[in-house]
Amino acid sequence: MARANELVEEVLNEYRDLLAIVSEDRFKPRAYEKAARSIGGYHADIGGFGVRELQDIPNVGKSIAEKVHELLATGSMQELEELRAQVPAGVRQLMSIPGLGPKRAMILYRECHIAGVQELLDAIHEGRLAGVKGFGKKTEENIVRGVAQLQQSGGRVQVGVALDLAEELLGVLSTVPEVERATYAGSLRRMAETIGDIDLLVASGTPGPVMEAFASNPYVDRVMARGETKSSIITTKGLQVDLRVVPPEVWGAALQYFTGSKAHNVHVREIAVRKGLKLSEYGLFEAESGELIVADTEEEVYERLGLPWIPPTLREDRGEIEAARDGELPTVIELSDLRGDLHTHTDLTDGLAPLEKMVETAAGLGYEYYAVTDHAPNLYMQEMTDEKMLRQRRRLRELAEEQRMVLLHGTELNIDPEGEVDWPAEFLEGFDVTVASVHSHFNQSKDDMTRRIVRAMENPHVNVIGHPTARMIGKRQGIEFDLDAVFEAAARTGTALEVNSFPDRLDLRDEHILWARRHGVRFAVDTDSHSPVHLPFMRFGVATAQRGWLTKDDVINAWPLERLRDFVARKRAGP
DNA sequence: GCCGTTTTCGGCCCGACTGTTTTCAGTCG
Repeated sequence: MARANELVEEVLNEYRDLLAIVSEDRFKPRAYEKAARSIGGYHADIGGFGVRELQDIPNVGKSIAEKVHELLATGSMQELEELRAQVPAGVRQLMSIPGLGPKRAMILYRECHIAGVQELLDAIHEGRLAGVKGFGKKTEENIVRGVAQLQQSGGRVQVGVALDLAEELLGVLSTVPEVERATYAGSLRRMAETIGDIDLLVASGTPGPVMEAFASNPYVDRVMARGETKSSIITTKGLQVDLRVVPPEVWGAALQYFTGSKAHNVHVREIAVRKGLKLSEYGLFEAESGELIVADTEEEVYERLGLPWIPPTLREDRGEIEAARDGELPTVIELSDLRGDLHTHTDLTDGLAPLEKMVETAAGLGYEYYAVTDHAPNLYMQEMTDEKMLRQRRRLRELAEEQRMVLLHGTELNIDPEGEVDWPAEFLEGFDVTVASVHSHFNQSKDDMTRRIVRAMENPHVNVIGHPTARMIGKRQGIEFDLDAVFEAAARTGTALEVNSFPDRLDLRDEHILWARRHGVRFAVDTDSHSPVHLPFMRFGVATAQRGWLTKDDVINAWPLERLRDFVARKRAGP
C-alpha cells in the first residue's frame, strides 16, 4: 500500500486551496501547505501515528495534528467537509489555470456564479466578464490560452503517479490465485514521461476471477468495459486502466505487443513480414501455414526475427531496430550501475530532513559516494551564509569517518542573468563538486539564455548543470536556449548535464539527451532529493537516461570515485 | 496555523512580473 503520507498531503493541499479561496488570511493557507509538504516528505509512514507523534513532524502543530489524526482515524475531516460545502470543486479547479489564483477564482464564483473551467470559457465567449474587477481583455486572453495548454496535457499523469497506481493494482491482482504472471506494459513499461492510460497484462488460464477482482478493486470509480479477456476501468483519480488477460503460453508475444510503442511494433512486424512471418499478440507465426513458432518470451520473439532483445525504454522506433539488427544497440545504463547521487538537499536549506537522515538513507541504497548540495546564498529565500555552509562541511567530514560511503560536500549554485554564480573561486575551491542551475529570470531571450548558460559552464568550478531546461512537466514549458551551442560548450568545458530524476522534471528529457550525446556530452543522473523518500526517484532518471541511449560510461556518477574526482580536477586545472 | 538566540506575540521567503491599477493586488517561482 501507498503510505498514508501521500493521502494526507493531498487532503491538506485541498484544504489549503479552499482556505485560500475563502479566507482573508494569507498565512493560514501557507501553514497548511508547509505541513502538507513536510508530511509528504516525512521519512516514516504516519499511518499509525497519534496526535503527539504527528506534532513531532516539522510545521505540524496541535491543530493540524488533530485534523490529520481525525483523517487517519475516520477517513475524513469535519472542517474540510465544511469548506467543501461552501466552495464547489469546480472553483478549485479554476485555480489549475495558469495565472488564475484563489482570489480571482473567488471573484468569478461570487460575482458570476462560475464554478468550472467550461463555464468560465462560456462566460468569456459571451462577454459576461466585461466589467468584472480584475478581468480585462489581456486576462481573458491569458485564460483562454491557459485552458488550451491545460487541455493539451489533459488527462495525462506523471510517470511516477502512474507507476504507483499500477503497482497498487498489480498488488490487488497478485492475490488472485488464478493469476500466473502480472505486469504493466504500454507507455509505463517504456517509462514515457507522462502516461495517458495504464496497460496491465496478466497471464492466466482462467480469466473470469481475474476480471472480477479487477472490476471490483478499491480504486475503481467506474467500469468502462468488461469482457472475458479485456476490461477497462476509470480509477477514482480519473486515470483509465486497461487489463488484458492472455494464456500463459503466449506471455512473451503479448508483452511485446502491449508494450509498444506503436511505431516500434509496426516496424518489427514489417521485419516479420519480410521473413515470411506474422507477429501478433498471440505469437510469431509462419505466414503461409499459420503455424506457431514462438510466443513464450520476448527474447525468443526478437531472436527469431534476427534481433537481440530490446529494452522497453528504447522501443520508440528511433533507430533502435536498425541498431539492434547491426549489433550496435547500446548497453544502456541500469539502476545498479549508479555509484552515487550528486544533487541532494538537507534541511539546512529547503530539504525536509537533516543531513544525518539523508546520509543514512543513501547509505542504505548501497551507494559508494554521495554529494550533499544545498542551495547557495543568491537564492535569497534559503538564507545561506558562508558560515552555515562551512559548518555543514565540518559536520559532513565528521560523519564521513563513520561511513563506508564517501561523502562529498557540494552546493547547488544559482546561475544569474549574466551567467555568474554565487561565490568567488576561492570559496568554490572548497567544494568537492558543484551543481549550477537556473532558478530565476526564466524569460530571457534565447540568445541571452544561451550566453548565460555557456558562461556558467566556462566557470572552472561548475561541474554539473542542474535541470538544464528548468521545465516542470504539465506546468511550465522551460527555458529556451540554443541546444547545439550549449551541448557543444558542455562537451568542450567538461561540464556534465544533469538528468534530473524528479518525476515532474525529467530534465534533460530523452530527446535532448539523444541530441547532447552526439556532441560527446557527459551526464549526471541525479535525484535532486529534498527528502529521504525522494532518493528512490533515481529509477525515473535512469529510465530517462535509457530513453536517451546512455551507457554507464556516459554518466559521471556511474564512474568510480577516482574517475569522478579526476573529472572535477581536470576542469579546475584548465586547458 | 506554526514557530521561537526577535520565544507566548507578531512575524511568516523575497523579488519579479503582469495587468489594470493611478500606487497596487494577484500570481508565480
